[in-house]
Order: sequence, then structure tokens, then C-alpha cells
Amino acid sequence: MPRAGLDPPAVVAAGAALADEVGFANLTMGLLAERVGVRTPSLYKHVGGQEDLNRRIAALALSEAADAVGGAVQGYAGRDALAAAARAFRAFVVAHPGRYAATIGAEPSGSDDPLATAGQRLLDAFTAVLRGYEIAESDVDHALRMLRSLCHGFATLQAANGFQWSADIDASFEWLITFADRGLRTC
Amino acid sequence: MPRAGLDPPAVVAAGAALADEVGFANLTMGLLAERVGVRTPSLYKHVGGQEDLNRRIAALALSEAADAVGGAVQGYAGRDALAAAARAFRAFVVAHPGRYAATIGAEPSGSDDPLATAGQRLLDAFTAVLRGYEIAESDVDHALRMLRSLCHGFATLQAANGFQWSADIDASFEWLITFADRGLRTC
DNA sequence: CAGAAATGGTTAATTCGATTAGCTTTCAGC
DNA sequence: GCTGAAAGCTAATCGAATTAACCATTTCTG
Repeated sequence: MPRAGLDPPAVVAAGAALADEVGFANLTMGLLAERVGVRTPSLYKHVGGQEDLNRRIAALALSEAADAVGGAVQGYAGRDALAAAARAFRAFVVAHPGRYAATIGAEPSGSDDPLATAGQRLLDAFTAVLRGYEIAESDVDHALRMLRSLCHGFATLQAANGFQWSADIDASFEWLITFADRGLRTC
Repeated sequence: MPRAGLDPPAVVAAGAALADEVGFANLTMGLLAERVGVRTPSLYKHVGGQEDLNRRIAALALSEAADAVGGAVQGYAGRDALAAAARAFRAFVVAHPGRYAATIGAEPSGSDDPLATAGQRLLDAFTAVLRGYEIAESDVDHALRMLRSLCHGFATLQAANGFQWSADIDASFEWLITFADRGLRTC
């Protein structure tokens, strides 16, 4: 019996990819094992179980989202930065609905949890966007939560097909960016 | 063996209440059966299965949310209506996190699906709020999606304990209402 | 009021997925 | 070439959903 050459990162990456394909709710240990060419119990040599797998997928997703948003913002400020960040975030969620779904309801255990670290990096990326606006120190936290709620809400609603009626979703998102920009400039 | 006097609405209501108590992810057919004083298979006389139960709980949650938001808005207009709607919505989600979680990822099958009907009623309640603002006809859909994303995003992030740092969450929500109101008045 | 039909409940059995235990094989380092 | 840890495997356990088959209670009807 040949070795499959697995390690925890490989298993988590495969799990994330599989979640994107079949949906997070349909991600099963057996399906993942089949995908990586191994019997189900062997996965437990690399991850602690489904709970652990889910948390690791969530951490991976947040980390990738942070990279995407952070990278997109480089070199931009103000409205351009806001638009780049929002678009990058939404593009990530739409491209990777399965792994992003893993982040919903995943609570970090402590501040040294990779999940918390990755989440913080994503927050930092959005915080950088806010520096392009003249926002009172006391309002930064509020504005950050607003941005996060807006992006998270829009992306998850779209991913869940929550926008039933027909108006163009891309146009709505651009409208939303303009709305947020105008609001932030008049804080 | 005495009859338990169950019917589909009673089972769904009990399931929703149980989801609020133990969390939607921990809602199990066996737990629900125990709660209503019946053996597990008996539940299948009232609901089609877990999938069906989840959809019905979601429909109930959306319907209740629509009632809450619609009722809160009565007699108000403009900023007052917006604030009342947003607060009612968030209060509902915070008070009933389990049943609201059922609505995430629940897709209506057709337009006669009770889930779709309830969702539409909730949308209508928010649409009424927008009538208090002078918004171009072409922007109403966008504004509605913005409001929905904002409320849904904030509520789910809070329910998932997604706001890790310490600034007061209630204050952020009030700030967010003010932000949305100011933006909508300058559409 | 008898009795048939529908309704709501039961136990027993099946299936499926997660997880654990215990054994075996590969591989790195000596 | 040994040897121990790491990575697989099979077999077994467990819990939860679902189905099948059967029984009791209500309700409607003649």
C-alpha cells in the first residue's frame, strides 16, 4: 500500500476545495477521504475530526480572503480602495462559497487560534481602507463593523441565492459601494 | 398510549423554540421528539423529515420577523421608521438565533413556497421604510438590498459572536442606523 | 350505536456518517 | 539491515435519520 503523501495542510486544502464544489453542508469525511485517495479513518492522522477540519477550513478561508482584500487595496486610497476591497471580498466569497460558509459560526477559541489571527488580518485589511477617510477616532470601530456587515451580508445573501428578484446584482453592489463611500466621506 | 395532540404547526414551533435554546446546528430529530413527548419516528407523521422541518422553521422565522418589523414601523416614517425596523429586526435575531439560523441557506423552491411568501413579507416591510425617503425609482431595489445586507450582516455577525473586539455593539448598531439614514437622505 | 377509515403513535430494523481500536506497512536515521 | 515513529488499513462502535410494519384511538358514516 503506497503512501498518499498527505499532511494536514493538504487535507485542509482538499477539504476546502471539496466544500466549494459540493457545498459546505455536504462536505463529509468519507467524501474527502475518497477525494484524497485514502480510507476515511486515515484522515484522523492529519486532522482531529470534522469539527477540527471545519475550523481549519474556516481559518484558511479567512486567511485567503485577507490576502485577496489586502492585495487588492495596495496602491489605492479613498473610494478606489474601498471599491477594490469590497469587490475583492465579494469575488472571493462567490468563487469560494463552500470554504467561506465554514467561517460562519466558527468561533475562535483563544487569541492565539489561527482562526482569530486570520480574522484579524481580514479586519486589518478593511481598517486600512478606512484610513483613506477622515473618520473620528471614536467612529473607526463603528465604521469597520458597518463595512464588515455590509460586505458579509451582501456576499452571504448572494451566495445563498437570497436576492430573489431580478434587478442586476452587480449593479446593486456597485451602488452599495458608492453609498458607503459617500457616507464615509461625510462622517 | 395517549395521544400527544401534535400537529405540524406545533412540531415546527417546538423545533424553532428548541433551535433557539440549543442552537440550530444541535437541533436533532431525537431531541425534538423528546421535547414534545413522543418517539422519534412519530415526528414523521407531521413533517417530512429534517430537511422539511428546517424549511418550515425558516419560514416561521421569516414570517415572525416580518411581523416584528412590520409592526415596529407602524406610525413612523423616515429615520424613525428606519430605526424602528432595524432595531426590531436585530432584536428578533438576537432573541431567536436558532430559528433565524435556519433561514440562512434555505432556498425557496417556488414562488408559492411559504418560505418565499414569508421572505417577501419581510422585504415588503423594509420596502415600506424606504418610502419615507426620496429615492429614485431605479434605486429602490439597490437601496433595499443595501438595507437587507446591512441588517442581515450585522445580525448574523453578532449572533455568531463575530465582533471580537470590545467596542459596544449597541452603540455600533445605532451608529449604523444613523449612517444608513444619512445616506438614504442624500440619494 | 357499530364499524370502517383515517390519524397518530409504537417498536424494530436499516442505513449512513463519524469516530475509535488495534494491527501493518513504509520510511528516515542510525 | 534495525528500529521507532508516522501513515495506512480493517473491523467495530456509536449516534442520528429514516423506513417498515403494526396497533390504538378518534372520527365519520350508515
